[in-house]
Amino acid sequence: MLKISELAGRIGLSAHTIRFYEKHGLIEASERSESGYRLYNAADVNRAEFVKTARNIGFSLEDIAQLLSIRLDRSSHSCQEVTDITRNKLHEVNRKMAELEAMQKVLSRLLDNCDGGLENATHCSILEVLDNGGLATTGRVN
Amino acid sequence: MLKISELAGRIGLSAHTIRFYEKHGLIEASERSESGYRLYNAADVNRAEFVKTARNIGFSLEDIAQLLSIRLDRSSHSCQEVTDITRNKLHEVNRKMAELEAMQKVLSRLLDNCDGGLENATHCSILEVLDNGGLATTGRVN
DNA sequence: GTTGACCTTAGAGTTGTCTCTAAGCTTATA
DNA sequence: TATAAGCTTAGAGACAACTCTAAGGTCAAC
Ligand SMILES: [Zn+2]
Ligand SMILES: [Zn+2]
Ligand SMILES: [Zn+2]
Ligand SMILES: [Zn+2]
Repeated sequence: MLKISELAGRIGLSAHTIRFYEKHGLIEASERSESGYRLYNAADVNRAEFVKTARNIGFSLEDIAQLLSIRLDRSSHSCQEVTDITRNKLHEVNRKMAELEAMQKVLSRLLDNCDGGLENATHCSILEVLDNGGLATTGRVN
Repeated sequence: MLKISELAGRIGLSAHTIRFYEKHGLIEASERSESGYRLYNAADVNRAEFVKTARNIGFSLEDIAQLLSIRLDRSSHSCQEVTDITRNKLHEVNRKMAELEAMQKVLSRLLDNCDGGLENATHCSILEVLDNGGLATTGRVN
């Protein structure tokens, strides 16, 4: 039976975070000591590790709550439910990647066009682009 | 001279958001009507458009505040200051992209390994991975 | 028997970017 | 002149995922 900071050290989360996860139903201590300390048994530790792994992958706490409820009673849930959660997450990741890629392109082009020198910014091409509503889609750099 | 909702319609932000930006020093109305309505002149509109363009690109409001202070007095700032802000943003974007790419890979591999069928999740490979601390780095899919 | 590390709780604060509400004044239209 | 649309303010609320605080109880070591 581990105390909270032992669990924390083991899975790499702070005790604060573990209590926070408990409040949100993700982690639980199946026992308490006489003085009220949380005590985690092997199953609790496994569950906490599941949560940590899922969080590392990038699942939201709400996703994790759903995955846990499936894990708790695998036989009354389908693989499809699991893949739905996973696929939704993948789509979300893909959307964000597309956004970031667009930003990356624009930022790179802005940097290509400004020398970044110490002279004053009176004719800075980056400021000009921002003043003119963005990169022209016609006309290209280089 | 535009009123706030006219400016809002013109640049594609809500009046709420414009007031919020004003509170944070990004947009300003250089005049007020007798009754206290905000009135935006051409320079105010240009500034608001600058803000909108920068936000579209993905700059944070704090970045934009810095860019604005350079824009306000270009001759006492250097191109380098502008490229520093831009480069920092690009690095941040690159970091986030790398994180998302890692997530993308893991999620894709999880989906490759589970058929997503309607049978029950007793032996679901995704849950197994989460139970076992993540994808093994040795051993590969396919 | 006292220090100091660890535990408890409820609840507030953080970050960033809005988003909305309430209560009341102004302006335009019919 | 009545009604509706639009404007004002201060301030609250939303979201995710923590992060920390206060005020106090517990436990091991010296
Ligand atoms: Zn299956
Ligand atoms: Zn420049
Ligand atoms: Zn330059
Ligand atoms: Zn499965």
